[in-house]
Parts: sequence; structure tokens; C-alpha cells
Amino acid sequence: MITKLLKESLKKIVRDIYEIELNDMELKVEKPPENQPGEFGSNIAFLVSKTVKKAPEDIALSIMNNMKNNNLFSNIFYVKPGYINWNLSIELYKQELIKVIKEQNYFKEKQVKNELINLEFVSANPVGPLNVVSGRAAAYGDVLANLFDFNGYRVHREFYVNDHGNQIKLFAISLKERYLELHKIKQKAEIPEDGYKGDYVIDIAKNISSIAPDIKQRVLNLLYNKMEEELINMFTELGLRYVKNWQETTLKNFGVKFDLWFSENSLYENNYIEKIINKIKEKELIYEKEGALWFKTTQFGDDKDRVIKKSDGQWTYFASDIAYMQSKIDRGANRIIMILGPDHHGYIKRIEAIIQALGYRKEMLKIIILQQVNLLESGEKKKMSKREGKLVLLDELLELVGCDAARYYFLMRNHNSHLDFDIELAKEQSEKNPVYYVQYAYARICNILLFAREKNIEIEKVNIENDVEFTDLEKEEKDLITGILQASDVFIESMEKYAPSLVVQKLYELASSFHSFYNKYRVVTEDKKTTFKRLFILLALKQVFLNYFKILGITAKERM
RNA sequence: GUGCCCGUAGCUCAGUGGAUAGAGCACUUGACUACGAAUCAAGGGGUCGCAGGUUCGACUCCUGCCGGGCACGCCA
Repeated sequence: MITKLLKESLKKIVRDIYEIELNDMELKVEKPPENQPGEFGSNIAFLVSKTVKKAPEDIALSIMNNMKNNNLFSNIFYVKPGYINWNLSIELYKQELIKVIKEQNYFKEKQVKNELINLEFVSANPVGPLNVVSGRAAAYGDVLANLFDFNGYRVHREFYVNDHGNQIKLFAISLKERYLELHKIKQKAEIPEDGYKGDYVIDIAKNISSIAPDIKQRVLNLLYNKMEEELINMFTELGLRYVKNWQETTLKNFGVKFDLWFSENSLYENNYIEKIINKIKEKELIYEKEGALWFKTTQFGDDKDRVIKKSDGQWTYFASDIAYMQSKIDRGANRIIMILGPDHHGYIKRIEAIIQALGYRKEMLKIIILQQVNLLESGEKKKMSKREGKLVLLDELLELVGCDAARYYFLMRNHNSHLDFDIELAKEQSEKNPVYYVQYAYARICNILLFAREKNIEIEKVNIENDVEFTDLEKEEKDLITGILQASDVFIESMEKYAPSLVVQKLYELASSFHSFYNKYRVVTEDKKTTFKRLFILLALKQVFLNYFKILGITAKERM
């Protein structure tokens, strides 16, 4: 909020003097390094010097001259090569703090935009429980969705269930075999070569009667009548349902809830795929070769065309993807965001091709590749594979370190960095997890406010506008205030950069400022003036922390 | 072979055109008879993989190379 205001004022000054319009993304307004003067600083003179071809110093001095006429800026400093730094006016501090304290949802954009964002993430195959890799995607996607929501967009969280195709059949057969073995109907399970060998399949076989109490009877009946296909169909249906429940429960424990679990199978109903493909056919983007149907993705920059219908007459997954994209748009999406694993980077071109072939701008699509999670075991790299059953379950992690620490751990990394995951390390680090650092700061704030109330200091009755002075601020107090004022800018910037890690970083900085302040100064003292001033800062700070926690999906603990 | 991601302190990582490159962990030293020491203050530790280029300015952008990882099906 405040950064935006400052940027606008600076841009206006430049417009007045030089008649040029500055790019918002390039213009920076930020806190200068520790050893430099001023609470805020800007690179504005450098930007202007690029187009005007004058020394940054001269430009800075002229801009500074005009800044003096604006009461936003109180002390203006020129710093060596061409920076302009300044302090904010005390009055501005006060007005902003009052708003933070008094306005409900001050940080949340009140004007809801018309745009609907379809955000797809996790979308793990429905053939097993979620592992830590999905955990990273879940945390990332959820916070991204929160950020969009916070900034006034409508967001639809979607989980694509790949419940169609061969892998499901293999899973169903594996499950069936395990079931027969478990109930001694068969001596030994015969898991197909490409089947699912992991122990978790045995667990599912053990527990599946929880969603189908009459399963044993049905199995025996079908076996007696030699209805092998029906038997597999039954295990397909039950297995899918069981796994979906499992995944949904895990995600719920992780604080993530989806608006829609979209079934790939549903695209096959009512010839939907056929209809959408025909739409592209009309544009002559589809041709036949060697008995198969091909989509001319090369027209949109792909390196080769892709098959959409195999020579055996089956649609490929790529065909259902085409229909799926159209379905998102049919359901009102103006913007499509997909969070995919690094193994999908080759699909970006293809999906862009789909969007364009369907007649939409490719800008409406944003694909974020969330880099891989490497599973380590005491330093050794280990291959995670659902088929082989080698994985670290998200459930295990949650049990081990808890939801807050797990979310924080995943969110600290940005999306394009690899993450080495060592369960031993996670266990060890859980006690030192920075999430406790930020939660502790919040608990301390609550405690002080509680303490003040016990001392019968009723801040609610104090008139902040008239009776509280924000003069003579200590450095630590100013740090807290700038942290408070910058919060909404952090939320906007993180959204624009698709970077939840930025939120985490800023929250940590804020907590750090608070802990420093706490150790140096006392809030509740004999001196009424100072006590009120500090209590008001803390009231605002508490609100800011609550907003950060809400976006990150972390619990705000009043006591640790 | 082609494409994508990564290479920053002993370890785990922030930082994507700006100010003396930052945190946490680990290590050393100090701070509780006052709102919680799960905290704070201070210290050591770096040729930002290497070499060129672009410019007022490069960890950041471009080119080449080295090292690590992933992906390149009429599988999903």
C-alpha cells in the first residue's frame, strides 16, 4: 500500500520534470542497507538517466528538489552513485497504523475482480498415497491460491484425477491380487511386471472393506462365475475411491482443500472429447497418418506433431488434455495456472498449442514447473517410485513434524530450486524449524497485550489520534512500523512473482525485527506515553502477523 | 544428441540489473530478581562453478565450457 503510494508520487515527479513514464516493475522503493541513511530508498535516478542521458547525480538532485514539496517525504538524503533515500512523515505512520488496527481486513483487497483463476496443482495419480513430492506442490499451490484470493481474484483450486488408462488397470489388478492373497483365496499374489509392488497396496487390500463391507461376498461371487473383467472393474472402482479418500484426508491434515477433484474419465462422457477435437479439426490442425490421428502442434512451436488417437482407436492422454483445457474454460476460467513437476516441462509447448488451437490467447495460460524433490537417505540419493513402493509419505512427515513445520519447510524454497529431502534431517530440523521462531514472536506479542490488560491498561479506550504520539521513534520501532506498512506490498509482489517463498522470508524478517525490539525495550512501563505508543505498534503488528499466517496456512498460536 | 533446472559460507538455502553478497544450522563469547532465553547481542567463515561479453553498475542478462539432476513413446 505504502510502496505503491510512494512509487506513484515519484513517478509523478519524474513525469513533471522529464515527461517520461517509468516502468513499475523496474522502479524500486525499498529499505536501504543497514549502514545507509533513510527508511526508504529508490533507484529512480538511474532509471531516468538511462533515457535522459544525464548523470544520475544531477537527476537525483532535481528529483529531490521536487520531493521537498511533497509531505510524504520528511528527510531526503542523496547517497553516492545516485540513490535517493528518505524518511516517511510521522503523520503518515500514524494514519496507516490506525487503519491497520481499525479496519477489518485492511490488507485484503476488497474489490473482487471479475477474473476467475483456475489453479491446478498436486494432481497426483490415483494409484497410491501422497508422498512428500506432492506435499511440496500442495503447500506451494495452496499459498499461491491464498495470495490470489487475498489480492481480490476469484480462485478455483483443482485436482486432476488421472483415473483413465492403463495404469489404473494395473493398479486394480495389483490390488485384486493382494486382496486374494490376503484372504487366502489365492496362494500367492501375481503382480504384473509393470504393476504396483509397494507394501501400501497390501495396506489398501487390508482396509478396503471399510468402504465396501460386502466386498468379500462380491469377490467370491464374481470368482465363482468366472467374471474376471467385472472383478477388475470392481477393484478399479473401489481402489480409486479408497485412494481418493486417502489423498483427500492427507491434504486436509495438511490444510489444503480443493474446490474440485476433476475426473479424467468424465471427459469421456457424452462424446465430449470427440466434440472438442472436431472443433480443432475444422481448423485443419488434425491429420491422419499411419492409421493414427495427429495434432499439428508444430504450428505452435512444438518440435514434432503429437498423436491424439492411436491406431487401435484409443484416445491418448493428450486428447483428454485438449478436452480438459476446454472444460476449464467452459467452467468460466479466464486464466489457467498449472503447477507441474519437472518431468512435464516438455508439455508446456503442447499445452500452449492446445490453448491457441482452441482459439484463445496463450497468455491466459501459466505453467509453473515446481522443481523436483530428491529423496535422500543418510546422504544417499534414493529413487522414489510409486510402482516399486519406495516413497516417503506425506502422512509420515506430518506425523513426524506437524503441519506447520512441514508447510514452512516446503515454502522456504522457491519453485525452481531443487529440494533435497532427508527424513532424518527433517526430524532433526523440526525442533529448530524457523516456523517456531515466527510463531513465538506472535505468542510474545499476545502475551504483552495480555499483560497490559492485567495491569488495567485499557488501550481500547485511548484515543489514538489525539493521545498517542509517534515522535522519538527508536530504530527498532521504525523497523517494526516499516514492516507493518510493507505487508500488503509483499503480498502483491509475491503473487506477481508466483513466489510464496518471499512471503516466508518477509515474515521471518518481521519476526526478527520484533525479537530484537523485545530484547532491547520494554513495552509496559511507568511511562504512559511510551507504553501507549508501543502497545499500538503491537496491536498493528499482531494484525500483520495474523495476515501472514493466514496466507501461509500456519496456525497463530497465542501460547506455544 | 536435444531441451529444461541447478552450481552462492563447513551444511541447508535466500538473494534474478543496484548500495560493503545475506539467513538458519554448526563453532566461539556474552545477556534472565522486569511483558516467555523456543529469544537477543557480538565474532570467525565467500575468487557467488570457470572464462569471455553487454553497461554508469553483473551473483543476477548474453555466449562458451566444466560439474550435478531431470525429461525427450501411437505410456499416463
